[in-house]
Amino acid sequence: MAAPVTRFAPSPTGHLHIGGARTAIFNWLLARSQGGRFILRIEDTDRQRSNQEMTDAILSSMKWLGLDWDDEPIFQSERFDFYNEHVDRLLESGHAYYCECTPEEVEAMREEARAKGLKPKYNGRCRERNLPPGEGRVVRFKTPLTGKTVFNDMVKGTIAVDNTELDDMILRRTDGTPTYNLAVVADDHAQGVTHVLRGDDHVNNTPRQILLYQALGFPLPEFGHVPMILGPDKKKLSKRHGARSVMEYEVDGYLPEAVVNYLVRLGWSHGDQEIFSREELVKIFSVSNLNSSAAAFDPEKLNWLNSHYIKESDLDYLAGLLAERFAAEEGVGPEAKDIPFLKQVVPLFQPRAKTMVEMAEQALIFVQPDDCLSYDEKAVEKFLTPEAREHLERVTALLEGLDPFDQPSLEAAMQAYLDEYEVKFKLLAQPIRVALTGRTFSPGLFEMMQVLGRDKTLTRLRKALSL
RNA sequence: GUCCCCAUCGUCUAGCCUGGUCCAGGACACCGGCCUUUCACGCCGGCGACAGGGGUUCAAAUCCCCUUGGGGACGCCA
Repeated sequence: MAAPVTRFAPSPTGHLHIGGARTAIFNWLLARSQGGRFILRIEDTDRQRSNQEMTDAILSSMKWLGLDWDDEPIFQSERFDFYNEHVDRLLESGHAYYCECTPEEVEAMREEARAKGLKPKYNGRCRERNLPPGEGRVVRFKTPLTGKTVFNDMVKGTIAVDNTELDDMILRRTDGTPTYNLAVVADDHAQGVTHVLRGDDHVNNTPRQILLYQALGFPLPEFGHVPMILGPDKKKLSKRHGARSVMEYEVDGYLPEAVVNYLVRLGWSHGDQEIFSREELVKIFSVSNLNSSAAAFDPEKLNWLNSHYIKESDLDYLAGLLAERFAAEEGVGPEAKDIPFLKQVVPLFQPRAKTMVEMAEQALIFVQPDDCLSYDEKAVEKFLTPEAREHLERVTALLEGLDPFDQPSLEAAMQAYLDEYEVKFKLLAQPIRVALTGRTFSPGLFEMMQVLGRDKTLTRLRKALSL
């Protein structure tokens, strides 16, 4: 089999949504898994609703997801002449005709059909009138009146539609611009697209497009329609379901690896496997494992994957991301951009952060100047008791002379203290934690002390004692 | 309304094509336990589904039909 050519063809009327992202991923995977090509086409024929800003946003989301494309993206808005040549060919071959019906008249036809309990359609009034071109006239496709259009969908199997269900769609508007179905067919053919994998919402367009391919004498590509993504409530995904564009997931602290893994697993599977690296996906991806039923988006599972990738990712990567987060933070010390230091901090939070936002929030105490620490009042009241303070005083003194100031010796010193005073560590742990972080939950005490270093550790202990 | 598509634990899914190994497996979430200096992580265990009804068959989650439910489409949007 020849190497496949797939494409992703977003309309730049909004950000890249997770649904679109998943479609893009599948197309990318289909191409990359078979040494094919993956191309991008910006469907901006509707100039009113399209703009460059959105195009840039979509491309940057694609990059963030790690979906690289071949060639420069093409813009449909720059190819009107090309599409119109196709319309002219169809006109010449008798597959299309001019129609002078106004939108109002067509709407009346549809209303009439609806009233009879039929599918609302254009009734073909100008179909046989042989109208010449003229002001206010559109070009319509002469859809066959009989027969069925059948195709074998890569994910759904055989789909058949009676041609009578289709009406004579507009190919060229009164203003001379081409419509979606025509442009898609012209481009997919011209770009050599072999596999059209797209959202479910396009199944109904497929028979129309197949008819156009046939009328134009083009060979048919393979078609595949992936089900839509539903909200957690099984309803159509909408704003009230929270973040929906991949950009939002980026700002919310999700790793692209997690988003890709999650999305790919939504509607596609490989046995019981849940975790897939990009490289592995490229190796094992197959459209035959695509699911044909709609899937609900589950933020909890995304969170699980994200924390998994946070645990797995390497320190340089995470430290870099953390530095970026801190850069937007007020009142942080120079440590906030100190990558080697951050690389010591990150491991403490890898097992406890679900997102990078959480990690930045929890790790903040490491880059805040000692006097900027904010203490949880209730925690101070509850744990910095007179008795605890006595111990803290002595522990502070003990740590002053400790060398080396690392986890093993800190632990040993503490154990010695515990033995001497016959107290349980449980009694001291929370007071120390509150003194060091201002909070009641944090990573392990000794690992934190080691990362903080002697000076900061002592400063914070003393500060807490003075509260 | 008409047409198209879909239907396994709460959710994502395996199994379905090529019926028996499935009184249905995994994962997320949830619950319980263990670990433990807090919060987490981790480990162990538990709860939990073949939408309903008819067929076909010795045998159906798997094949067929109907019903119900859900989604999509029906634009001079894409």
